[in-house]
Amino acid sequence: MRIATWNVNSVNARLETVLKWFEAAQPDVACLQEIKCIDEKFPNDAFERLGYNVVVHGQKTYNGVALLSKSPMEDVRRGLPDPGEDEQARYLEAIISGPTPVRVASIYLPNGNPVDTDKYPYKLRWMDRLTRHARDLLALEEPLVLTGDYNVIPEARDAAFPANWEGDALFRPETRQAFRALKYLGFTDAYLAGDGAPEAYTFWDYQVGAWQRNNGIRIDHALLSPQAADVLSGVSIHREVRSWEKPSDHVPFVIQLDL
DNA sequence: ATGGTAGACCTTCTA
Repeated sequence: MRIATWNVNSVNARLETVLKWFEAAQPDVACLQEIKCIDEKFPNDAFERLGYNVVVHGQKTYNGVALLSKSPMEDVRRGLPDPGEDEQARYLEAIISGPTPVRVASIYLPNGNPVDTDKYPYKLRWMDRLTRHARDLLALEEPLVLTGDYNVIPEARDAAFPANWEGDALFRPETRQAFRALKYLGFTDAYLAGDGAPEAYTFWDYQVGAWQRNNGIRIDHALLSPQAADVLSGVSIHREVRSWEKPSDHVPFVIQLDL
């Protein structure tokens, strides 16, 4: 089973490109982020024609996440527990049915910039809520994949020019510490387990020729429970998609589980 | 050098 994550930066503005990739890559499950539309404006028909079931947690203008799966989905959760005043659509979880069910979450973790505004504490609180929920899910001892745009550069090796990111919300010590706190609950970083080659970025900014200079960062991740890590058989970053016409600033990241 | 690009949507916010 191949499970993909992709921040598409507007599913409707990018639909032609997104469908082109789906037809070529044929993921069994896909987690999309930044769909930038409400549920009613998600292009369900286009994905259903490709054989996918569709679950959407959308929002007007900003954010929004979706799950696409060739097999039916159950136990859908929209949003993290303890939302409080949080109305941003950044978390969507479901069980992918099959001989061995796997629980998959599509995550769009807050960016957090600028760090001297309430956006940064919001990011850290959101990470804390994710970590508490992840702890509960791990206790179920089932195959679990938490994947998406984490907006976290875990280590200096995950940026082409790490010095450029000093002080940025994606690379601040508190951010990296919070990511480690999540991971060290017992997760495996699928990319590091499956390949681990440096200069394996998933995001290149639209600005100042970041793609042309390979000024990238690795911020799209898949964290696996032990039951998922045991069956991990491959990972791939679809880097070439960044060179297509009208690209997202992120590229798809795909993991393969032998389920 | 505080720039540059992209998307939603209505003038500016987010990334």
